[in-house]
Amino acid sequence: MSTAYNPKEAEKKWYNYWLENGYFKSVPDEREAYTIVIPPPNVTGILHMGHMLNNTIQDVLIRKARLNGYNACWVPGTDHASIATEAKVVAKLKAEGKSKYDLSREEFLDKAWEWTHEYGGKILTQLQSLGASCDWDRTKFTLDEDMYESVIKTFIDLHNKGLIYRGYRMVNWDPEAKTTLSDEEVIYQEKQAKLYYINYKIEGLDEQICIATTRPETIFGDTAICINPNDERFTHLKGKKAIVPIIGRSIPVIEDDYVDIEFGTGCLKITPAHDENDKMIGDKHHLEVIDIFNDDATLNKHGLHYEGQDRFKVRTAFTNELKEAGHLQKVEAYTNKVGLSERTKAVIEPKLSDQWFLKMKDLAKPALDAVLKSRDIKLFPSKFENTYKHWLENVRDWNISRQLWWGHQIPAFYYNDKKDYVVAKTKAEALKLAKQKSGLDLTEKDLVQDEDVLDTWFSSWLWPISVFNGINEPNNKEFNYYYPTKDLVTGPDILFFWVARMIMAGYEYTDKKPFENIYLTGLVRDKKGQKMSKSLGNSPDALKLIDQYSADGVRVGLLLSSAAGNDLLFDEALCQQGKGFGNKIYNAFKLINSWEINSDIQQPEHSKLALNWYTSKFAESLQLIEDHFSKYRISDALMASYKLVWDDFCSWLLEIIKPAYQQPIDAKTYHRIIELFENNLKILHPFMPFITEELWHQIKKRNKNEALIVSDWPSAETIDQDLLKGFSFSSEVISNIRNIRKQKNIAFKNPINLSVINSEQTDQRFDSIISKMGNIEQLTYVDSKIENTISFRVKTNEYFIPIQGAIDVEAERKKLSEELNYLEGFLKSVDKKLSNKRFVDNAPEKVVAIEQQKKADAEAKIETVKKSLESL
RNA sequence: GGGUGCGUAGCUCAGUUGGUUCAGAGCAUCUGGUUUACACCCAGAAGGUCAGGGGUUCGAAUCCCUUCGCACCCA
Repeated sequence: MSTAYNPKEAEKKWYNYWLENGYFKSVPDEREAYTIVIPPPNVTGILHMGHMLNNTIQDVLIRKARLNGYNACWVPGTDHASIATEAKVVAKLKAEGKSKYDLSREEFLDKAWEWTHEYGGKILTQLQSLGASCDWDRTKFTLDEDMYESVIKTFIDLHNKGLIYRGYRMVNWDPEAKTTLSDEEVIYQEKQAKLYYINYKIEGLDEQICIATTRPETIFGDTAICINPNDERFTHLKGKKAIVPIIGRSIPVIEDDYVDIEFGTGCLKITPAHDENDKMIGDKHHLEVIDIFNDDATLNKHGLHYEGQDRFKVRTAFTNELKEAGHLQKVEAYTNKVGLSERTKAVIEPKLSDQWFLKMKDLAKPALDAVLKSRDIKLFPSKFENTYKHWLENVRDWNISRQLWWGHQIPAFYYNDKKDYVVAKTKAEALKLAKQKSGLDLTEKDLVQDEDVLDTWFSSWLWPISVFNGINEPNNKEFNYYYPTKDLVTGPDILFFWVARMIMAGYEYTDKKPFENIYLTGLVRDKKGQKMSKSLGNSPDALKLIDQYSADGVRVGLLLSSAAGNDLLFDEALCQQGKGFGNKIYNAFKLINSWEINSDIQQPEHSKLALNWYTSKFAESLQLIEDHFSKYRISDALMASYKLVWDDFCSWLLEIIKPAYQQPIDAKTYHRIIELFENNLKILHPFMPFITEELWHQIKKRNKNEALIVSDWPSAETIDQDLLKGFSFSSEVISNIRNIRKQKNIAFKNPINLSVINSEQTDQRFDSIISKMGNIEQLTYVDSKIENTISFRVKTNEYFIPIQGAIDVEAERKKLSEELNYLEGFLKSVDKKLSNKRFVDNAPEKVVAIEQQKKADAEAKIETVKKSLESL
């Protein structure tokens, strides 16, 4: 075996081995199912740090479940990402000098599919290099035929239930992508802007009224001036009319206490078509609505001589015109927040348009109850419950339509000059319905399907159901077997628009929760605390990382500092640590493997004892690890395994049983250490699947039914507490010996003698271990202090190591005095507690007993130290 | 502006019901060590006003109030 582990070869080899033998594959059987559905990454996406973290956690959970004997099923897939994909295709067309509108819808969709097949889904292959044990035969895509059908069916159903309606609403319009965005797809950014003060003439009076606005170009759409009814400055203007400058239109002065008297001039221009609040006031006062923009945010005919020009150009030009005409009073610097499209970065234009909405209130209730009342669904960490609650209690209707082509086309068919519509799966069905509804003699030609598609989330909210075809065939065998799923692993940033909605869909369509536990990972940030993103360019290349540190190493590195829900400041050093751990495990095996076995030699006492100790230690750690897993404390589970293997197994156990250089090992010890090592591999497998499988097969040749990935999780053995206590006492003794060796420059290879006053009556079996680990030639039990020695104490036991040459009595005295000082101070604080009547009366018995024990221990130890001091 | 969360060692973070082992872990640092499985190593050490202030309690990193700082979500 070589000195260092070579992961590259092993990782490729074992992933293929797992694939070939179908270990990832799941078919329903008599075992209990353990299902995880992947949060479908964007089909256009490539693997980044967030995916790596998220999918590593899922793989850990699914591999552990597999070892625990569940029928583990991890369903992979991607979503079609309407906006992102369409943007890519549009960009590609643009590069070819074409526009989307040069193509028919069908032609465009062909291009999009072409694009998807060529570039899409790469991320799934990338997940394989991470070791993801998904059942790849189940890979789903939100535009697969059955998935498509599920979405359409759901739309029709919700429409028939009256939950989907059509509304003329203010939406976030992305003028570049020419589509509506959800609130979640808009990023607000602070921008340096200007506040323009503009005068409007009052009709019939020789007076002007001044308004402040950040958007003078919207003046073309003004339909009122609003004042606060309590504002005495403007009382005389009630019922008057104002003249819109340049345009010359006459608009009413209205009153509404929405207006903040303090802000700006206390006067507001109302542009209902282009501002949400203005729309609200407009509705209240029955104002006219004038839309001044085209779809690309150039001005339309209402913009008069600016028709066809961009909104920002018009802002400048129109301001100049106002200035020249004497309407502009002043301009002030002003910081405000501007909404930008997450995808195109274009400034969002609030726009009124026809959209489809889903009523959320009734759907939200069961979702709220499931998490907060019945606790059917658990959130890890639970701190997100507040956020979840807040959002669902203040939920707004969901705008589910998008002005795009790539996606599920809304199954609404218009007729009668678009004045009426019916909702149906096919045009034929729609025709039937339309005829019934209208009584008209229509043909298919009279029907026009809605151009828009549904929000991508409207397909992914069905994901846990639809991947098992549970919408189309609610009683199919697979769906009944795998659903509800077990865990969902995702980021808190999509708690609302994905997780909560899946829960709603779950209860609406299956009467069941879609999953039991939600594990929310943190965001991956760089060392500076910035979120890792493509746009910042601070995300390391995922595949390069794997190449450099091995998949196992990267998995460990990511998990080491990723407590659930807490952001993870990513540092490559963590991957190095992960890789180093792999190397450690490899070398542990290399050592064991190098031993020559001799069945004639007796098992040494220290080996027997140490093996028994590790068995108990393992059982104890296993319990701890299980506890961490049960609370989704994955990084703690890993750290517990890490310490067990590195510290307890390698640093203690192997060092104890290691035969002298080039000496053989007894067969009994050898066979037991192999068993124990195999158990280590089992608990490490979920975290580091590759190296563990590799070593598992190096231990001995195994057939395909004996692979580690499908072996059994170690079962709990009894923990011998006395053994653990005795060992930890002994390790303290060994530590002290090492300290003294270091202080006195006694190299480890030089044996020394040790004498002990065994006041604690410790188990003498451990002497063999102390002797081996301390390189003690002679261990003697004595009754009193030995001259010319240096001493140390563990509890009330006193140990003496003879030293050549003069003993520094002063130094020894100083050391003892310091110990005494500390102990007396400690005793004093314990005494103080115990003499406090209120403590003794109020504290639980157990706590008081502990304090009494501390007192007794301290007193005994003080006696020992005092005696030593006297004898000096 | 409204909401939520956070502040513990140089760094990243645990600390579960207020009570033992409560002030911890890993990394980094420092000291010593290598013909020996691993320098991707071994052994050891140092490092803290638990953000500041106040309160409740026999007892507070933990509960309450407040100030400061940070992050996220919503408008």
